Amino acid sequence: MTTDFLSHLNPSQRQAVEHFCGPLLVIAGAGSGKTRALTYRIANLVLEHHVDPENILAVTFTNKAAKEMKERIERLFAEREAARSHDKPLEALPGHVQTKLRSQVYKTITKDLWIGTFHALCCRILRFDIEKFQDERGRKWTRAFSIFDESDAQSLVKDIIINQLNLDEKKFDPRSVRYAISNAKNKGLSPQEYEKEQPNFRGRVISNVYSVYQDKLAENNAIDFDDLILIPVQLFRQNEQIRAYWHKRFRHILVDEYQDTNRTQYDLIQLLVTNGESASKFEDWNYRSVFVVGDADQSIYSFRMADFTILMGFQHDFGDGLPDDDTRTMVKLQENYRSTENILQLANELIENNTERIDKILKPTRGRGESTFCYRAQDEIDEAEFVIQQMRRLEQMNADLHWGKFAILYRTNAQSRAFEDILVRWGVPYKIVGGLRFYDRKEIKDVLAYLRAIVNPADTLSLLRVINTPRRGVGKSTIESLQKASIELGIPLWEIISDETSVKTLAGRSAKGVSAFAAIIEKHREMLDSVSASEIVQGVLEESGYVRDLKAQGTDEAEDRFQNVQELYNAVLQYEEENEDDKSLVGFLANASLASDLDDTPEEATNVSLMTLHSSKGLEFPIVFLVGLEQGLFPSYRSLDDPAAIEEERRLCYVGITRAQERLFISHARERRLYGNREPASPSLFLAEMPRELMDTNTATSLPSKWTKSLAKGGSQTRTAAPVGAEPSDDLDWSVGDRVMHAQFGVGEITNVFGSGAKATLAIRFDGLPGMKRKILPISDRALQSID
DNA sequence: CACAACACGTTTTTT
DNA sequence: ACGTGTTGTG
Repeated sequence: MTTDFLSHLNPSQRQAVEHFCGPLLVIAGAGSGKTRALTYRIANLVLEHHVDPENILAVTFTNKAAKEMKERIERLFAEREAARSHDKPLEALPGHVQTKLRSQVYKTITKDLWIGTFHALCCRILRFDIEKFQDERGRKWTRAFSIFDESDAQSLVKDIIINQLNLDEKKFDPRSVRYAISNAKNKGLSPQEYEKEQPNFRGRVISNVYSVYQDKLAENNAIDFDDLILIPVQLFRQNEQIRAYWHKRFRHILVDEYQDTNRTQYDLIQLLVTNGESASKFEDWNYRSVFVVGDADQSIYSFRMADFTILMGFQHDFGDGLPDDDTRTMVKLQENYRSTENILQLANELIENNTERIDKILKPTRGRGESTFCYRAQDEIDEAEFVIQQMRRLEQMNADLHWGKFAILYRTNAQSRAFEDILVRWGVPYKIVGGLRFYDRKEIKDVLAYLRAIVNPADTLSLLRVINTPRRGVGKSTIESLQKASIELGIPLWEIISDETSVKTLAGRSAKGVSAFAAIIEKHREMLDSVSASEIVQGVLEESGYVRDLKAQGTDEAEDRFQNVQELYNAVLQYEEENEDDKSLVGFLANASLASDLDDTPEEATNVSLMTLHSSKGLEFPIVFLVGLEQGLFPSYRSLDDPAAIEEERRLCYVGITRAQERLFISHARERRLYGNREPASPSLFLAEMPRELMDTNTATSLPSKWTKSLAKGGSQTRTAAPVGAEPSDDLDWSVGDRVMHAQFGVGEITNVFGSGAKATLAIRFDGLPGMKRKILPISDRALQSID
């Protein structure tokens, strides 16, 4: 039986899955079946090595990935169980038997596996142990802690800068200060340590804001997303018993998307694995493993402190550090099951231009496929028109294609506009993936604030958010006098609000409203231990008057909000169904704070997907349009002067290309509307790095006949390309195809011209440089001369 | 205390 | 261009 299920794997996958104890780094290329490796490995640990599911910890970065992993493991076990007890494949069994098998698998195996995001897992640990923690300044929290989201954190920092420390908002922009604090936390630095690292005025001030920020969090019995990881790390460092408990518990640790870990997350994993010993000295690998899966080439989140050098350092930290061919602690999954050979070759060649990476190529397992088509558009409207014509043409030509199989990927959200307009015009159904999140909506945050205030009396921020929502006649001045009393007496705001006499003396005419509000919170707080989450939510929605108020407004917008509140109630019900053992409001709130979004509705699977390249990671589509490949847009202008940033943009491009299964279209425009005005645009550096022979284009550098032929069927909407002579060559000394001589690099040919005028840059392929490598040089480079 | 005019910034985003 | 957040007025 066991051998049978391992036969679904290729040799390297099998090597990864069968690895039992010790460290292992799995370099998993795009589309190489890494989720398969992860899930089969967990199954193998349980079935073959009889590991207790309780001893397995699997960490992911998104809830979606965690959910998918859980489902696939459950199915794996259910399939095996079906074959064993019924001698049939799972799908061949009647529905109720399948359900029974699944619930049996859940009860005996998957329920005890810890599979989740770093944040969800740490949240679980903290619900056990946070009361045993005290930070370096003696701050403490209780298990009823609130989790402040990014906007809560933002407004807290802003309040500190303006009201507490009276700093100049211009000099200390709350957003960048908040970013600095978050970065400090992600590196595991306390305010004091941060100050040591930034020994200047700005560093001192930020350290101060950071310290007051932590005071405020503690006052509110709240922590932010960064603390969710950082506090367990600090707790494990200061408390040997707690550390030893979790170290003993999680004997087999798996980490997905390891290239996305930051320093603190790495520290957490290391503490759990080695029980605090240094990683390279740790030797007690009996019945213990750490198994990390990642791909440095898909690291696209350094702007939020992800550090792919952690992945590159795994061999040194935990592994044997031997060369790739001899090592027993690294496996590369390079067979790609997703894309055609043409697409893979393009991706491989592009990423070769990066210097910081682990050598790896994606090996094709499918046919050669069709060439990638690169379209040069006049502007963003023309680009959108090209995309829709191609989609319409392909959809008509192929019976098995429907709109759900197309994706349009762009660098910035603003680019979606032109595509949305045209999709609406042609009546093509589409969905925007990502974008505004459900739990970020005002009405949802309002309701959650009620719930948080009920669970956590110290959560003053939430209390203030809804004390006058809906209107209860509690105005700014009333709130101010209540807050002032709270500060002067040194007691939480809730103590004031819930005390009738205090309210009467402080709130004057508003006293009635304040007391009514306090009564609602109090009443539901008393119900916490005896009543399920949904009942409390229902009670709050009715008695707070929130729903009544929305309905009274009678606008379309209010109706929308009401629908969303209804959705939230549904989410509570769904939570209760999925968490039979913990139907509490506390459980739901943790879940809601850490959830990015509600699940897609299934009908949307038939829509064209529009999303940023970042959102596309982990997804795949038969047909992909990679749009806006223009210098300054993609790569972004913020990365142009930083080689490391350019490499990250290149990885982003690599991610985009490797989303495509069958066909890839790339496009760029000659001019584009940006912040209201038209701006000229030049082709992206990445286009110059893509091999010509793998692409068809509508530009004169390749055969135009090919292009006209392939578009002819699509109708007359597409414009003809301007002849190449119309390049802005009149104000340039150089144009594509010119032979040049460079003092340092020798003879070469110009392959691309970026920008125009004095600040233009040239891409030159020098004959003397190995591997068709190009150099990007400023047009002002004196060492460059023309040769004919 | 509410609404309207105005200034501002604008890569990517999960938890 | 456009949405957000802050200021000013009735």
